[in-house]
Amino acid sequence: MKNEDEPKDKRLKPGDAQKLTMAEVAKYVGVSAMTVSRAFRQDASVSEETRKRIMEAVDALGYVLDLSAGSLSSRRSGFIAALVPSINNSNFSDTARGITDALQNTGLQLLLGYTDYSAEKEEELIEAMLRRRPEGIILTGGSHTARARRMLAKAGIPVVETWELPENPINQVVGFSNGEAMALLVRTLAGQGYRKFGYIGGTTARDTRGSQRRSGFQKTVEELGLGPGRMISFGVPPITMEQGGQAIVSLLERWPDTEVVLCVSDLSAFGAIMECTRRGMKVPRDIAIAGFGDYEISSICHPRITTINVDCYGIGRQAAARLLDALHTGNSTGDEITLTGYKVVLRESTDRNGAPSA
Amino acid sequence: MKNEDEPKDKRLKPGDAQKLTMAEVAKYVGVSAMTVSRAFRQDASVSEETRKRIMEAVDALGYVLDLSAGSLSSRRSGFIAALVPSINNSNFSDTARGITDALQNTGLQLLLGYTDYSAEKEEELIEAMLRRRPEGIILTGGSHTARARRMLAKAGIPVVETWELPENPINQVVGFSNGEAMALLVRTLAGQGYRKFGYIGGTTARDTRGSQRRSGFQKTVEELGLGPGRMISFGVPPITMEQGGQAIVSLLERWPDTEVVLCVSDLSAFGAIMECTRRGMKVPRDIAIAGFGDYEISSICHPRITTINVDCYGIGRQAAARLLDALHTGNSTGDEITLTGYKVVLRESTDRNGAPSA
DNA sequence: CGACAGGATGATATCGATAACAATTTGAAG
DNA sequence: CTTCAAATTGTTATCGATATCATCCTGTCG
Repeated sequence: MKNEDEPKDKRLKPGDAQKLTMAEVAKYVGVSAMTVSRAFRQDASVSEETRKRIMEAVDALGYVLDLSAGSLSSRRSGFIAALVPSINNSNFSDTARGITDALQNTGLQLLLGYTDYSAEKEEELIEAMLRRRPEGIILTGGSHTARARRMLAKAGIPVVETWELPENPINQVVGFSNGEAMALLVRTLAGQGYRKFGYIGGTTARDTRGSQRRSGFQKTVEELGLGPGRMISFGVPPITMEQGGQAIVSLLERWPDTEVVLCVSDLSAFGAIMECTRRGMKVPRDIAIAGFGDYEISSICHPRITTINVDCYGIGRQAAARLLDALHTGNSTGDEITLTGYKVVLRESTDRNGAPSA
Repeated sequence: MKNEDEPKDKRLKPGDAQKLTMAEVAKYVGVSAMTVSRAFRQDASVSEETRKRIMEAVDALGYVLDLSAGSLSSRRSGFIAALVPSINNSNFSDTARGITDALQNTGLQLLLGYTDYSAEKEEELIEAMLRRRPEGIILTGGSHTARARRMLAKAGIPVVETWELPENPINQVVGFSNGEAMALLVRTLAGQGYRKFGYIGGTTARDTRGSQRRSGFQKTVEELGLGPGRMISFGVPPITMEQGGQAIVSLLERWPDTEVVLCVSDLSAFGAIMECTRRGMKVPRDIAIAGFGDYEISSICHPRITTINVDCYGIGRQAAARLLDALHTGNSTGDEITLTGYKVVLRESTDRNGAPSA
């Protein structure tokens, strides 16, 4: 018989912690292990009285269920994986929170990874995740390596791509067109009379959403007959606040008469605005600046930043909801596309009447 | 005997995806399952030639290792758990990144959870995590429910508490004294001649680090003979940028002659500064404002914000390093305290000479 | 030439729960 | 008093990998 007390030896080997098993709880209560197992789930048929006795024993002994054993047997790992480009970006962490909230009371847990905007890192993470047999997986964007696609196809679990509308969706999609959203912003500002448009974004195509916004900008500026846009590329995505400040300096050196500058995100827009302020330029009097993403900062800072509001949290909730649907109906081949909303939020940083609150 | 082919039926049940097992790979190659298992690990003794054949087969068949089975057998789950108050706060996501980076090439994965600054939610998460048998756990702060403490003690895995110096450490600690750090900031500013100190923080004690900063402020202001501090409590932690703006309004209504205001975090300091700017007050000419945490925004915005720089990333790296040490030596009872650095960063928002860059 | 060390591989039991089915009990209806 | 359905509980096999020990093979050295 094992001794119930802590061993004298305080040394700890990875394996020997928490030796308590379900069978020992069962013996303690005087039932079978199967009954203990049932007591842990609400659906199972165990008499209230037995369950109470078991739960008291669990408490007394300090037993903690071992899901890794259970998931092997039930073939249900009990979690879903989500990969986001950066954990340090409140847009994506809002999405993560949406997923977590949608998973409440489903018995599913979120396993989060971040790819640093790299498809190679994404591939590695997908493999690492699949080794733990998630019941579904949520990805950001539609750009994946060939091997990643193969692994996902083989895994046979529902996949949801988010935050954009991929050309070749793997499975389900919850997102919006970044190009269209940026185009809408261009059209709105053009409608206010702006003519000379500049754009600030990162240097590479790693950030596919950034690239889509950029081409949405360029295409629309040309469609409206406003000549080729004045584009500055600066820094490796994700472009920081500081890089936004440096980029606007380059842009204004090259095209001093620019009237309005659109930025790939609010963060770079904020950096740009602060740099202008620091150099004695007034926004929007001397130059108008807009962002993308409607981060908290944009409604707080001075001047407040015109931007595209994206339903980040909703993307997370809906992605998780689609996944739960697929798991519930057992249908993983429904290649549905769920469009999420976005809207232009006009604020002080592009106001035609100069600083309105001053 | 099982049928090797995919079923005709495209419907997907949780269990029947990815039917491929190690044994099937083994049969395909003409070796035993054990040899395949060895091929997946670098230490094991398998001839290079056999390993190569196995890996080719793995590629060809699209086999993905199943860690949940392996961890049951080896009694090593292969991950460590970390709980942070909020995923949406760049200080904590820097810590998470530090942990992830330190875990590179250790074969350990990070399982992240967030507690929303609630000890009850933390307790739930700890239980959820322990059910997956993490090899170690990293917590934020030293405030836990009694049951959480019991579960952790019973689990017999190394625990690292971070971001503060708990009075009753469970095991290891990696952090700093939030009270001392705030005290240092008060003393520094008092040394510059400031006399009438205000403070902005959240309303409840949920955020223990916030409470420690608050009492560090109060104690130091009194020690310096600067009378009781002017304290405004506003909003439930984590206090937002917007609440920072509202709080400064209350504070100035009540104590219009306040010279300098310290905020529980840079985010509320930023909100306060923007609100002042919007109301036509100049920072620091009319009032000086400082924050805590040295968020990216504080070195970018105008005026730049005086703050305490905390080694968030280093906290994560060191916490993970301590955990790896403990796992390696097998000693979980080393109740060591690792102090991490912090420093005052003086910037424009508290400059005695008014706006220096203008 | 025999013996033995050491590398490579295989066979079997096992990790700790759950699925599937069997057995038992209880209670209501006939 | 039987009978049968429903509720409750137990038994056994199993999930897919790995620990452990056994076996086989090769080459070297006295």
